[in-house]
Amino acid sequence: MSEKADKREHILTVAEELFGEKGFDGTSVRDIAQKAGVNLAMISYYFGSKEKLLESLIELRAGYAHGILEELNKDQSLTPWDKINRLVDFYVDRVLNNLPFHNIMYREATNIRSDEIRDRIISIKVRNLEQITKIITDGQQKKLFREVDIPMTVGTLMGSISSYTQAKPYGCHILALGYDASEETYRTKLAPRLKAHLKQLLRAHLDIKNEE
Amino acid sequence: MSEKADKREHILTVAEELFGEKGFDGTSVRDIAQKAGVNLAMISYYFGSKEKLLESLIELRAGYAHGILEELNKDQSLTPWDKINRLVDFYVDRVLNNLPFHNIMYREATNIRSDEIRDRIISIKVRNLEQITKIITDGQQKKLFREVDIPMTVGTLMGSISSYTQAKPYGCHILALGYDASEETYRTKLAPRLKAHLKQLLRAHLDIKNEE
DNA sequence: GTTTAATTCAAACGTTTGTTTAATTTTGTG
DNA sequence: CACAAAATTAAACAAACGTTTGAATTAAAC
Repeated sequence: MSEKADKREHILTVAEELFGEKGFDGTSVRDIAQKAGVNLAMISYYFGSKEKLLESLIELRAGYAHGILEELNKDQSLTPWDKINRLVDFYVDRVLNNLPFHNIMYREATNIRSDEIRDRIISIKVRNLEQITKIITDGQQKKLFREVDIPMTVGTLMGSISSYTQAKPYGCHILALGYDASEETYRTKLAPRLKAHLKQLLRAHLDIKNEE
Repeated sequence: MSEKADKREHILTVAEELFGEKGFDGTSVRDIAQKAGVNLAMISYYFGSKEKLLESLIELRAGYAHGILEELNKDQSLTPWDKINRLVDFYVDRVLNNLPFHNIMYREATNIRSDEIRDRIISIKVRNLEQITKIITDGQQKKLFREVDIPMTVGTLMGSISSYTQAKPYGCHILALGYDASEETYRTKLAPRLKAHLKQLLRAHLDIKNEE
């Protein structure tokens, strides 16, 4: 068993939770060390700096979606409509099951210090956009989907999810939950509602019968 | 001329820009004082603390949308479809013309310290949701709109916009702009594209002819 | 078992943080 | 002009920040 890799990953997981909850600048290295149960100096020892810890975290988590989207794309047994529905399920589940990381991506993406990280994030987003573009253009060639602004449509998909993951107190109000609802109950109430809405939305948006 | 009110507001404007750019925790009181050209102590003098400065800023900017939505609602000369299109224009323009403040709302809303501010933000969102609900239910009664999940639809509207305002480097890539594009050019390129997309999207989403 | 390297630790480093102080200047009022 | 209130200032405050140090401990290699 690799003790070192375990401890490194443990620190990253703890940092992810704290960054997601209180933001990068709102989280101190001492917070991370204390919650992870390691000595303060270990963070510099393992990662070099707080900034590089964030880079390591992004490197660890990012880029995971691509493989799944590629598989989805290649699956010949699925119709374009099936793929759209699976896409919705996939993204909603993925964001809700990785809430801290997605909060970091959304909050910290604007003012990323390192050009390297910024370019990495962009290239990941562009790659995912390319996969979704393939799904939609395939549907268009099969005369199922109409002409739409694909990058904007992807923004709608991600933005709709984020608008409720980024504002939990408001979301709790909408879902008729108390403000003190646990993350768990919030996710399980939100997920089916978001999925149903997005499927209905994209159904109407993409359907060639709704061409103007 | 009220010099004091001017200076107070000037500090708030500068703070808004910095909070929007670097986040609340990423902005120091000294940053604000320097950029505003006032003495460091003036911020405590005027606002009491950094936290209360943020509260003052939110109090100043928030709640402005409500009056316009109410007017839009009351306007008898507009069809529900007109109202939806105006709603899109209004929100896109409003967000893009107040980018720093909306960045603050989106980034800082999750971890608002003060319960008072949190409740204030929620009540504003709920009031806006009520106005939009009226527009949509009106369209439904007139047999123009179909049944949709209204809170989720509002989330889609706001989230679609935010997904591009929160990630400018990616947005520049999509819009075929250089990464060094000014805020100005980014806004003017993004606005028509977002508006056209959202109008097309909501058109298909709400149209009763697209009932399943 | 000895030696070398990797890991862990308490302590301290120099800055920066938000806020306060107390003296000074400016402003408004009679 | 005189006087009280308000506004502004430089300086200092303690606390928290990210990072480094150098000694102590553990693990690995021979």
